[in-house]
Amino acid sequence: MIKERCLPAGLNEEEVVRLDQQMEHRLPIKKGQLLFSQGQALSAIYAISTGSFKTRILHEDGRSQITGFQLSGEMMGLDAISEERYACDAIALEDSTVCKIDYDSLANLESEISRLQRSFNKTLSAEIVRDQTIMLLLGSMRAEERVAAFLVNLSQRFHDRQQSATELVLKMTREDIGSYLGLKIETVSRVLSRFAEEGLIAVQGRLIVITDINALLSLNSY
Amino acid sequence: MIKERCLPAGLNEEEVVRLDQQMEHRLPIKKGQLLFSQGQALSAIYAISTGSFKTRILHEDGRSQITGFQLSGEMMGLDAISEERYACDAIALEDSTVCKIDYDSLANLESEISRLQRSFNKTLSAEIVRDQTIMLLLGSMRAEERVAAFLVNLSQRFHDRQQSATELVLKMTREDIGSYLGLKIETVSRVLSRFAEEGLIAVQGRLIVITDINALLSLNSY
DNA sequence: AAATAATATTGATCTAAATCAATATTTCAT
DNA sequence: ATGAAATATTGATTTAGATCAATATTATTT
Repeated sequence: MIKERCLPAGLNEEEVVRLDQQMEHRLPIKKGQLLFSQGQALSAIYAISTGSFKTRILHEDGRSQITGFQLSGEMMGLDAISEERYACDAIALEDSTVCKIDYDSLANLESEISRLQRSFNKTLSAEIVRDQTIMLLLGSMRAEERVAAFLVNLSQRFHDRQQSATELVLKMTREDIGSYLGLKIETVSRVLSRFAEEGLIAVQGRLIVITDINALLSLNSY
Repeated sequence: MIKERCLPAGLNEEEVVRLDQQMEHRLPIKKGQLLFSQGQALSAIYAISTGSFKTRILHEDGRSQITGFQLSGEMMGLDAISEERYACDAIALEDSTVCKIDYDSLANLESEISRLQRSFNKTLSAEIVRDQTIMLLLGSMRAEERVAAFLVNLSQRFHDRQQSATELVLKMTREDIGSYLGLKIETVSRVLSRFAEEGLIAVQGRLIVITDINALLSLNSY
């Protein structure tokens, strides 16, 4: 029977039984083994029965960032719901066993889950993926890369909203940007000035004009 | 009518209409105004119609960390689902308007959402809260605070699993810990040695014995 | 059990970003 | 419009943590 902590409370007996039938129990995973890997199509969510795992994001340039350590009872693969592919690698830290919860059966269980709910799941999952990307940024990028990543990301999101992707009117202060990027305000200012000197952008207070997006892109890959 | 990007795709016309009835549209929020604040009971999820926001986590010691900037069409408050209270402050960066989506109506819409699904939502949301806590750690803590936070957190989670909260048998390498905490392996090692010197812990390779949990706690508040 | 590889510790030095400090610019309130 | 407050830039200096380097310890394989 499913262990109590495999899914949070809130289920009645019948639901537990039904859910239990969707699961493969005590699937053994050897130390060092990859449970799922970044980019792989979503097939299941996992709950750890025994043992422990690490989750890791790999960056194109080879850098990697540990995004979490998971212990027994905790779930892995939630970040895959958004794009229907895993956003990280999960690697066993010791010989472990997991419950494998088939995602489609879970999501369509008794047809109770509407498409609305499913889309809500995806929104939640996308937020997890986004946060993990920022963890990668905070954990392993240098100041210039962080600021470049910030500008590129904002440019993309402005573009998605039919706003100019090159003339960014920032609504946030340098202080906010610094706090977001894990940098001090002076460093943000200096990096922006340096980018301006090098002709990548033009800075007029909160208006930033991107003049060489490729140079910014080459500074990161976010 | 609800704007297309207020919720991700995947809804049919009827669902959009139903959802639309659960929402307060174009609620105006003045620049600098707090839409919701950390600790407040969850009442609604918000989607930005126009304008932009920042989300911020406040630490007990007064430090704060920007965890994101949200633009039109993006959602805020997802992190509140887990504990039914908002995990961050949301502050308007300019005069903005939001769609307010009543959480209870959303979650109970036509009784389609089972308690199972609701509990799944909470799991997803808890992951968001956890990631944001790590963002705070990576963005604003010094090496000693990070390592202390790591040990305290692990101790708590071991305790939750009926394992010793003081004798931690680490399954991860120093390299993993370093990557997780945004530190180099040498720094992790040095901080552990320093803690040992000061009598907070005893280190024997991957066995770490916590001898002064209060001192570790006072180094952070995670 | 010995050999090899992987991990971890410790020291010396360097450097990116923080801090301290002064001034400039923008924004807001009257 | 004017003054005050908030925000931003730039320079000089310091410092926490990175890097470089050597050795020690622990795991893994033969």
